[in-house]
Amino acid sequence: MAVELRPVQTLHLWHDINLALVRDDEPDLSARQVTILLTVYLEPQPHTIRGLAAKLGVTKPVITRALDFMGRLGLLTRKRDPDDGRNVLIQRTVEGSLYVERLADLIIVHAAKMP
Amino acid sequence: MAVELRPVQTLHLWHDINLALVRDDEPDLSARQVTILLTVYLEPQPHTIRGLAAKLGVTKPVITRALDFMGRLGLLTRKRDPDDGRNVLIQRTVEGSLYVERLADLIIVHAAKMP
DNA sequence: TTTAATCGGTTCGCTTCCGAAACAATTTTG
DNA sequence: CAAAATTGTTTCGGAAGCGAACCGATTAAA
Repeated sequence: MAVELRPVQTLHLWHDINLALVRDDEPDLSARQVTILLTVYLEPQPHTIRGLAAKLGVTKPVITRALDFMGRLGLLTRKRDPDDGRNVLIQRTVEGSLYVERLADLIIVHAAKMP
Repeated sequence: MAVELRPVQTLHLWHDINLALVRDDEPDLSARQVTILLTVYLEPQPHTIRGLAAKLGVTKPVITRALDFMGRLGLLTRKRDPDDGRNVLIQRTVEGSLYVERLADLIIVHAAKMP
Protein backbone atom coordinates (compact mmCIF):
# COMPACT_ATOMS: atom_id res chain seq x y z
CA MET A 1 0.00 0.00 0.00
CA ALA A 2 2.41 2.64 -1.21
CA VAL A 3 1.01 6.08 -1.85
CA GLU A 4 2.67 8.73 -3.95
CA LEU A 5 2.06 11.89 -2.04
CA ARG A 6 1.78 14.65 -4.59
CA PRO A 7 0.33 17.98 -3.43
CA VAL A 8 -3.11 17.72 -4.96
CA GLN A 9 -3.58 14.12 -3.92
CA THR A 10 -2.36 14.98 -0.47
CA LEU A 11 -5.01 17.64 -0.17
CA HIS A 12 -7.69 15.31 -1.48
CA LEU A 13 -6.66 12.74 1.09
CA TRP A 14 -6.78 15.33 3.87
CA HIS A 15 -10.16 16.49 2.64
CA ASP A 16 -11.63 13.01 2.38
CA ILE A 17 -10.50 11.96 5.84
CA ASN A 18 -11.85 15.13 7.41
CA LEU A 19 -15.11 14.75 5.54
CA ALA A 20 -15.48 11.22 6.83
CA LEU A 21 -14.83 12.45 10.37
CA VAL A 22 -17.41 15.21 9.99
CA ARG A 23 -20.02 12.92 8.53
CA ASP A 24 -19.82 10.10 11.03
CA ASP A 25 -21.92 10.11 14.16
CA GLU A 26 -19.12 10.57 16.65
CA PRO A 27 -18.64 14.09 17.96
CA ASP A 28 -15.82 15.87 16.16
CA LEU A 29 -12.53 16.19 17.97
CA SER A 30 -10.59 19.41 17.50
CA ALA A 31 -7.00 19.40 16.29
CA ARG A 32 -5.92 19.94 19.87
CA GLN A 33 -8.00 17.10 21.17
CA VAL A 34 -6.86 14.61 18.57
CA THR A 35 -3.25 15.62 19.14
CA ILE A 36 -3.61 14.96 22.85
CA LEU A 37 -5.36 11.66 22.26
CA LEU A 38 -2.73 10.36 19.85
CA THR A 39 0.11 11.57 22.03
CA VAL A 40 -1.24 9.49 24.87
CA TYR A 41 -1.77 6.43 22.70
CA LEU A 42 1.40 6.62 20.62
CA GLU A 43 4.06 7.95 22.93
CA PRO A 44 5.42 6.23 26.01
CA GLN A 45 3.76 6.90 29.33
CA PRO A 46 3.50 8.67 31.66
CA HIS A 47 1.69 11.76 30.38
CA THR A 48 0.96 14.76 32.55
CA ILE A 49 -1.12 17.87 32.07
CA ARG A 50 1.92 20.10 32.16
CA GLY A 51 3.87 17.96 29.75
CA LEU A 52 1.07 17.91 27.21
CA ALA A 53 0.55 21.66 27.54
CA ALA A 54 4.23 22.27 26.86
CA LYS A 55 4.28 19.90 23.93
CA LEU A 56 1.28 21.50 22.25
CA GLY A 57 2.28 25.03 23.13
CA VAL A 58 -1.02 25.76 24.88
CA THR A 59 -2.09 26.65 28.41
CA LYS A 60 -3.05 24.15 31.09
CA PRO A 61 -6.79 24.84 31.03
CA VAL A 62 -6.81 23.75 27.41
CA ILE A 63 -5.55 20.33 28.43
CA THR A 64 -7.88 20.13 31.42
CA ARG A 65 -10.89 20.94 29.25
CA ALA A 66 -9.84 18.53 26.52
CA LEU A 67 -9.46 15.76 29.08
CA ASP A 68 -12.85 16.62 30.58
CA PHE A 69 -14.41 16.33 27.16
CA MET A 70 -12.64 13.18 26.01
CA GLY A 71 -13.05 11.66 29.44
CA ARG A 72 -16.80 12.14 29.07
CA LEU A 73 -16.52 10.21 25.80
CA GLY A 74 -14.60 7.48 27.60
CA LEU A 75 -11.51 7.92 25.46
CA LEU A 76 -9.12 8.65 28.34
CA THR A 77 -9.03 8.64 32.13
CA ARG A 78 -7.12 10.51 34.80
CA LYS A 79 -5.25 8.99 37.70
CA ARG A 80 -3.41 10.67 40.52
CA ASP A 81 0.31 9.90 40.49
CA PRO A 82 0.99 7.73 43.57
CA ASP A 83 4.62 8.83 43.68
CA ASP A 84 3.96 12.56 43.46
CA GLY A 85 0.51 13.65 44.51
CA ARG A 86 0.72 16.84 42.47
CA ASN A 87 0.77 15.03 39.17
CA VAL A 88 -2.15 13.65 37.25
CA LEU A 89 -1.38 10.81 34.89
CA ILE A 90 -3.46 10.43 31.76
CA GLN A 91 -4.28 6.84 30.97
CA ARG A 92 -5.57 4.89 28.03
CA THR A 93 -8.92 3.10 27.95
CA VAL A 94 -10.28 0.23 25.92
CA GLU A 95 -12.78 2.54 24.30
CA GLY A 96 -10.03 4.98 23.40
CA SER A 97 -7.94 2.23 21.86
CA LEU A 98 -10.85 1.25 19.67
CA TYR A 99 -11.38 4.84 18.64
CA VAL A 100 -7.73 5.19 17.65
CA GLU A 101 -7.84 1.94 15.73
CA ARG A 102 -10.88 3.07 13.83
CA LEU A 103 -9.12 6.32 13.02
CA ALA A 104 -6.16 4.43 11.57
CA ASP A 105 -8.48 2.25 9.52
CA LEU A 106 -10.27 5.30 8.21
CA ILE A 107 -7.06 6.95 7.08
CA ILE A 108 -5.76 3.78 5.46
CA VAL A 109 -8.99 3.16 3.61
CA HIS A 110 -8.94 6.64 2.14
CA ALA A 111 -5.24 6.51 1.34
CA ALA A 112 -5.80 3.26 -0.49
CA LYS A 113 -8.32 4.99 -2.72
CA MET A 114 -5.79 7.55 -3.86
CA PRO A 115 -5.13 7.14 -7.58
CA MET B 1 8.08 9.99 -2.24
CA ALA B 2 6.30 6.74 -1.65
CA VAL B 3 4.95 6.09 1.82
CA GLU B 4 3.99 2.72 3.20
CA LEU B 5 0.87 3.41 5.19
CA ARG B 6 0.88 0.96 8.04
CA PRO B 7 -1.50 1.60 10.93
CA VAL B 8 0.98 2.88 13.47
CA GLN B 9 2.80 5.07 10.98
CA THR B 10 -0.50 6.37 9.75
CA LEU B 11 -1.41 7.45 13.25
CA HIS B 12 1.98 9.02 13.79
CA LEU B 13 1.56 10.96 10.57
CA TRP B 14 -1.89 12.13 11.60
CA HIS B 15 -0.55 13.08 15.01
CA ASP B 16 2.44 14.98 13.65
CA ILE B 17 0.42 16.98 11.15
CA ASN B 18 -2.16 17.93 13.76
CA LEU B 19 0.57 18.87 16.19
CA ALA B 20 2.16 21.14 13.62
CA LEU B 21 -1.21 22.77 12.98
CA VAL B 22 -1.76 23.29 16.69
CA ARG B 23 1.68 24.70 17.28
CA ASP B 24 1.80 27.19 14.44
CA ASP B 25 0.55 30.71 14.88
CA GLU B 26 -2.47 30.46 12.61
CA PRO B 27 -5.78 29.94 14.36
CA ASP B 28 -6.85 26.30 14.27
CA LEU B 29 -9.52 25.32 11.79
CA SER B 30 -12.04 22.72 12.89
CA ALA B 31 -12.62 19.56 10.87
CA ARG B 32 -15.75 21.15 9.48
CA GLN B 33 -13.98 24.30 8.49
CA VAL B 34 -11.09 22.57 6.77
CA THR B 35 -13.49 20.29 4.94
CA ILE B 36 -15.38 23.29 3.62
CA LEU B 37 -12.19 25.07 2.66
CA LEU B 38 -10.78 22.12 0.75
CA THR B 39 -14.08 21.38 -0.92
CA VAL B 40 -14.10 24.89 -2.33
CA TYR B 41 -10.49 24.72 -3.46
CA LEU B 42 -10.46 21.17 -4.80
CA GLU B 43 -13.87 20.61 -6.30
CA PRO B 44 -15.34 22.40 -9.29
CA GLN B 45 -17.32 25.56 -8.69
CA PRO B 46 -19.88 26.78 -7.98
CA HIS B 47 -20.35 26.07 -4.28
CA THR B 48 -23.43 27.09 -2.35
CA ILE B 49 -24.33 27.07 1.32
CA ARG B 50 -26.98 24.47 0.81
CA GLY B 51 -24.74 22.25 -1.26
CA LEU B 52 -21.97 22.33 1.30
CA ALA B 53 -24.39 21.68 4.15
CA ALA B 54 -25.74 18.63 2.35
CA LYS B 55 -22.29 17.34 1.53
CA LEU B 56 -21.07 17.62 5.10
CA GLY B 57 -24.32 16.43 6.63
CA VAL B 58 -24.67 19.55 8.78
CA THR B 59 -27.19 22.37 9.07
CA LYS B 60 -26.97 25.60 7.12
CA PRO B 61 -25.97 27.83 10.05
CA VAL B 62 -22.85 25.71 10.43
CA ILE B 63 -21.78 26.70 6.93
CA THR B 64 -22.72 30.33 7.47
CA ARG B 65 -20.65 30.50 10.63
CA ALA B 66 -17.70 28.73 9.08
CA LEU B 67 -17.76 31.16 6.16
CA ASP B 68 -17.99 34.09 8.58
CA PHE B 69 -14.92 32.82 10.38
CA MET B 70 -12.83 31.89 7.36
CA GLY B 71 -13.95 35.02 5.58
CA ARG B 72 -12.57 37.05 8.46
CA LEU B 73 -9.29 35.22 7.91
CA GLY B 74 -9.45 36.10 4.22
CA LEU B 75 -9.54 32.47 3.14
CA LEU B 76 -12.83 32.69 1.24
CA THR B 77 -15.37 35.24 0.06
CA ARG B 78 -19.06 35.23 -0.67
CA LYS B 79 -20.75 36.53 -3.79
CA ARG B 80 -24.40 36.74 -4.62
CA ASP B 81 -25.34 34.55 -7.58
CA PRO B 82 -26.27 36.94 -10.42
CA ASP B 83 -28.48 34.33 -12.05
CA ASP B 84 -30.45 33.41 -8.92
CA GLY B 85 -30.46 36.00 -6.19
CA ARG B 86 -31.25 33.43 -3.54
CA ASN B 87 -27.93 31.71 -3.89
CA VAL B 88 -24.63 32.71 -2.40
CA LEU B 89 -21.54 31.50 -4.23
CA ILE B 90 -18.42 30.79 -2.23
CA GLN B 91 -15.28 31.93 -3.96
CA ARG B 92 -11.57 31.37 -3.60
CA THR B 93 -9.06 34.03 -2.63
CA VAL B 94 -5.35 34.45 -3.13
CA GLU B 95 -4.81 34.21 0.60
CA GLY B 96 -6.86 31.04 0.75
CA SER B 97 -4.85 29.49 -2.06
CA LEU B 98 -1.66 30.19 -0.18
CA TYR B 99 -3.10 28.68 2.96
CA VAL B 100 -4.07 25.51 1.10
CA GLU B 101 -0.64 25.30 -0.51
CA ARG B 102 1.03 25.61 2.86
CA LEU B 103 -1.21 22.86 4.19
CA ALA B 104 -0.16 20.55 1.37
CA ASP B 105 3.49 21.34 2.01
CA LEU B 106 3.06 20.62 5.68
CA ILE B 107 1.50 17.24 5.04
CA ILE B 108 4.13 16.28 2.50
CA VAL B 109 6.99 17.30 4.74
CA HIS B 110 5.67 15.15 7.56
CA ALA B 111 4.88 12.23 5.27
CA ALA B 112 8.42 12.37 3.93
CA LYS B 113 9.73 11.92 7.46
CA MET B 114 7.85 8.67 7.93
CA PRO B 115 10.34 5.79 8.29
C1' DT C 1 9.61 23.36 59.96
C1' DT C 2 8.57 27.16 57.65
C1' DT C 3 9.10 29.04 53.18
C1' DA C 4 9.15 28.52 48.29
C1' DA C 5 8.12 26.06 44.15
C1' DT C 6 5.25 23.03 41.48
C1' DC C 7 1.08 20.88 39.84
C1' DG C 8 -3.76 20.50 38.33
C1' DG C 9 -8.04 22.72 38.68
C1' DT C 10 -11.22 26.63 38.85
C1' DT C 11 -12.90 31.22 37.96
C1' DC C 12 -13.30 35.23 35.09
C1' DG C 13 -15.14 37.82 31.04
C1' DC C 14 -15.39 37.04 26.41
C1' DT C 15 -15.86 34.55 22.09
C1' DT C 16 -17.39 30.68 19.39
C1' DC C 17 -20.34 26.97 18.32
C1' DC C 18 -24.60 23.95 18.20
C1' DG C 19 -29.27 22.86 15.75
C1' DA C 20 -34.20 24.30 15.65
C1' DA C 21 -37.00 27.73 14.41
C1' DA C 22 -38.24 32.06 12.58
C1' DC C 23 -37.05 35.58 9.02
C1' DA C 24 -36.33 38.41 4.73
C1' DA C 25 -35.33 38.10 0.02
C1' DT C 26 -35.94 35.87 -4.23
C1' DT C 27 -37.79 32.69 -7.55
C1' DT C 28 -41.11 29.41 -9.17
C1' DT C 29 -45.72 27.68 -9.44
C1' DG C 30 -50.58 27.98 -10.22
C1' DC D 1 -50.60 38.61 -10.20
C1' DA D 2 -50.85 35.77 -5.70
C1' DA D 3 -49.35 31.69 -3.29
C1' DA D 4 -45.92 28.39 -2.47
C1' DA D 5 -41.23 27.00 -2.45
C1' DT D 6 -36.33 27.85 -1.98
C1' DT D 7 -32.11 30.09 -0.14
C1' DG D 8 -29.11 32.19 3.19
C1' DT D 9 -29.08 34.65 7.58
C1' DT D 10 -30.48 35.66 12.25
C1' DT D 11 -32.14 34.53 16.73
C1' DC D 12 -32.51 31.54 20.67
C1' DG D 13 -30.96 29.07 24.95
C1' DG D 14 -27.39 26.29 26.07
C1' DA D 15 -22.85 24.26 25.60
C1' DA D 16 -17.89 24.68 24.95
C1' DG D 17 -13.65 27.10 24.06
C1' DC D 18 -10.03 30.73 25.04
C1' DG D 19 -5.91 32.62 28.15
C1' DA D 20 -4.83 35.17 32.43
C1' DA D 21 -5.05 34.95 37.02
C1' DC D 22 -5.87 32.76 41.20
C1' DC D 23 -6.69 28.59 44.51
C1' DG D 24 -5.72 24.30 47.10
C1' DA D 25 -2.92 20.51 47.59
C1' DT D 26 1.56 18.50 47.52
C1' DT D 27 6.49 18.42 47.43
C1' DA D 28 11.15 20.45 47.69
C1' DA D 29 14.31 23.74 49.56
C1' DA D 30 16.25 26.56 53.22
